[in-house]
Amino acid sequence: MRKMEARKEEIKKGPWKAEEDEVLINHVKRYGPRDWSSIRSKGLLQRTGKSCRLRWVNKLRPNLKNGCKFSADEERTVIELQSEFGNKWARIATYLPGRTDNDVKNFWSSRQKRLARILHNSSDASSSSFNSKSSSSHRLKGKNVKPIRQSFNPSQGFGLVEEEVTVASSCSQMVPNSSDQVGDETLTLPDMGVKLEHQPFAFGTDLVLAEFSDSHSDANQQEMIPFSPESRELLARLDDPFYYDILGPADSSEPLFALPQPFFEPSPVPRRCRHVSKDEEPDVFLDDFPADMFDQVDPIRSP
DNA sequence: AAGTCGACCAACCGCGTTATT
DNA sequence: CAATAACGCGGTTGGTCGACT
Repeated sequence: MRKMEARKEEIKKGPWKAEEDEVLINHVKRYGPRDWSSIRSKGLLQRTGKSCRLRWVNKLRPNLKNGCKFSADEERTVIELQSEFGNKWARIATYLPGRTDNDVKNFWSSRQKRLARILHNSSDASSSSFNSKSSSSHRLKGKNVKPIRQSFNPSQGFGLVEEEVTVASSCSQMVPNSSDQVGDETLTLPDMGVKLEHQPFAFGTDLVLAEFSDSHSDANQQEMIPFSPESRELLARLDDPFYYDILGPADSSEPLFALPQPFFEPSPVPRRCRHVSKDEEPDVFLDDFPADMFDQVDPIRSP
């Protein structure tokens, strides 16, 4: 028992030091990126093989874009691929030179949070009477953010429920002839009495989707949504769980759109280019909201 | 100047898959 | 063929930094 505890203590965790990195790099130089467990068994490092591998893959591997903000193109690519593959970050990362699955994952979740916050703020402004609990008294505070769910109440339209938010990302400018691909099918909200979480879609801007449960399904829902017919149709299409079945099988080897090819030999990039000014790297994710996307939302008033 | 908040990122954990014995 | 080890992936957590008040 004591022996086991001692062994446990031997395992180092936490941030890596430069010396450890050096040892790891030397090991990879000598044996290649494998046999991670042997690093510890040889006494080179007090790290688990798992930890070593992760360090190599995420930080030490050559040609990583460490610290570089995602470009608009990369963002679009992630959106596209996420819609096609779902949360298969490792797979998505293969299409993004110099990006790791962790990068993509972090980028995506950060994005989702941002959207959730925007939605939350907007909804707070517009639905204070519907759910006063989630307005001023419920500020989003860093890690204690309580995600929200937009639920649909047939009599009141969208309202806030303190649960999860299903946020979708989209890129309208990236949908090549989406109407062609979908044909004339106009999927309306009443068609979808389904849970929408984990139903990815990709159409340019970020659209916030209400998560409908079976219990909320209602034939009159469509009339209740305060979006323009155009936005409503877009939402409906995006929400449809079989939308991509219409376009093609999700696991089809044929990409839905002209996606970049997987990239296995990333080109060299500057090592650290964090904190890019907003002028250089504009946030693209809001640019293409349908004009009325937040029409039902009162503008946020400055204090 | 200090405090708060949001964004970002590194690293860990759990679990599933694959390879080896 | 089963058991075990190694590896890989996705989800989550916690720390740090910069912007803002």
